[in-house]
Amino acid sequence: MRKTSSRAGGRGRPKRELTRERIMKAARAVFAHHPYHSASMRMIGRAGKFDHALIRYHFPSKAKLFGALLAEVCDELVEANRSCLEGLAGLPPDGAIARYLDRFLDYHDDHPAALRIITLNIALADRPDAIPGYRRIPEVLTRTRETFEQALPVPAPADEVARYHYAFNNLLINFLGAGSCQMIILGMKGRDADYRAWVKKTMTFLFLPPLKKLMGESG
Amino acid sequence: MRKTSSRAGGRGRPKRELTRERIMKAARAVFAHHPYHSASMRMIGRAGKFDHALIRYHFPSKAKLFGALLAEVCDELVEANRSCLEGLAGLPPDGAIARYLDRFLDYHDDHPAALRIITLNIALADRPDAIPGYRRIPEVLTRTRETFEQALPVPAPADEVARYHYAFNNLLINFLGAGSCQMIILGMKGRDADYRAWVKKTMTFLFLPPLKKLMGESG
DNA sequence: TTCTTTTTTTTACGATCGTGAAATATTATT
DNA sequence: AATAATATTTCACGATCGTAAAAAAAAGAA
Repeated sequence: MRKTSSRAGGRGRPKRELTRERIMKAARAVFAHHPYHSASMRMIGRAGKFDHALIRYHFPSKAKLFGALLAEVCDELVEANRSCLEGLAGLPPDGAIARYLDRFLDYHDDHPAALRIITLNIALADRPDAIPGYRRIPEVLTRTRETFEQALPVPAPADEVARYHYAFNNLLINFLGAGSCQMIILGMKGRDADYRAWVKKTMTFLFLPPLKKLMGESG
Repeated sequence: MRKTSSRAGGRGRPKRELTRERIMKAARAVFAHHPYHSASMRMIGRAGKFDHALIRYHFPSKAKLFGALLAEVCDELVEANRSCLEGLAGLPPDGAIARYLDRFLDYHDDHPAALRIITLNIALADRPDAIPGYRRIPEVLTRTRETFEQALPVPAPADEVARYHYAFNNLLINFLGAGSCQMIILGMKGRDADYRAWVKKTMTFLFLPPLKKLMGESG
C-alpha cells in the first residue's frame, strides 16, 4: 500500500529528503573543486561515502544534479547578497561598503563552495547549456543588481549603477572564488585571514571613491 | 645514417617543427574552450585533423603538452603587456589608460585563446600541479607588475602600486577571458564591438581615478 | 633503386565515465 | 510475522580517456 507520508511514525525529516541533502552536500564539495565536466558521479559518491549509483535514484542524471545544485547555490548567493545589504541605506559610503564587505566575507567563510562553483564554471558558457542551468549564473548578477538598486537607492543613472555593481561583483567573485590561486600570487598561501583583509582593503580602495560619486558625495 | 639537419635540401622549417606548431595550435583552440581535465587528446586531434596518437610522438604526455602551451601563452601575455605599455610614460593618466586599453583589447581580439585558457584554469590551483605548470599563471601577474613598475614609474608606495596593478589585471582577465558569459549577462550576446567598448569604459571608470592618485595628480 | 630514418596511423590495453537493470537491504504497513 | 514499498548496493554495458606498441607511410641518404 502506498505510504501516505514518509514522516509518519518517525521523528525528523523523511529519509528521502535527508539523503538528497547528503548527496547535494557531497556534490557541492566536489563541484567546488572540479568544473562540471571534470567532476564525476563516483567522486561525489566517494565524497559522501555512498555508492555513486545511489545518486541516480534521487537525481535522474548528472546534468539534473548539477542544475539543482547550481540553482540552490545561486539562490543562496542572491539571498546572502540581500541579507548583506540590509540596513545599509542610512550609512555613509565608507561605512556601508565596510559593513557590506565584512558581512559578505563572513558569508564566504561559511560557504566557500558557492563562489568556487561559480568561478569554476563561469567561463564555460560558450553555447547555451554547455553546462546545465548556466543561465542561473548571469541571473545572479541581474538579481543582485535589482536588490542593490532597491537597498541602496542612489541619485545616479541606471547604467552607471549597473556598471558599478557589475564590476564590483565580478571582481569580488573572482577574488573569493579563485582565492586559493590569488593567495599564491600574492604570496599569502595559507594565510586566509591576511588575504581576507587584503580583499577588503583592495575592494574598498577601488570601489569606495566611485560609490561616493554615485551617492552624490563627490569630493 | 643520421640526418645532419632536417632542413637540408628543403625550403622552409623542418617538418618536425611544423607539426609541433600544428599540434600547439589545435591544443590552443581546444584548451580555450575546455579546462585542462575536460579537454582530451582526441578533441585536439579532431581540431587539428590529425590522429590523437600523433601528439604523443611530439609531446610525451597530455600534461607536458598543456605545460608547454601554458608557458607559451603566458610568455605571450607578458610580452603583449610589455608592448602595450611602451611609450606610455610621458602621457597623462587618461591618455595612458586609454592607449593601454586600446592596445590590449586589440591584442585580445587577435589572440582570444590566451586569456580564455587562463580564466578556465585559474581557479583550479588547489594544490601544486593540480594543473601542469600552473605556476605560470601567478608568474604572469608578478612579471607584468615588474613591467608596469618600470614602464610607468609613479611616486607611490610599492604595495599600492601592486594593489592597483593586481586588481586591474584580474578584472580585465575576467572580463575578456570569460567574455562570452559576460556578454550574456550584459545582454550583449554576439555584439563583440559593443562589449569591447563597454569593457574599455568600465575599466576607465574604475581605474582612471586611482591611477591619477598614484601618479600624484590627486584631484 | 635500396636502405635507413623519421613521421603518422592503426590497433590495443586498462581505467574511468554516465547510465541502466537487477539484486539486496532497509523501512513501513498490515 | 508477513507483506509491500522504499532505499541502497552490486553488477554490467558501451563510450571515452591517456598511453603504449606495432604497423604503415613518407622522406631522406646511399
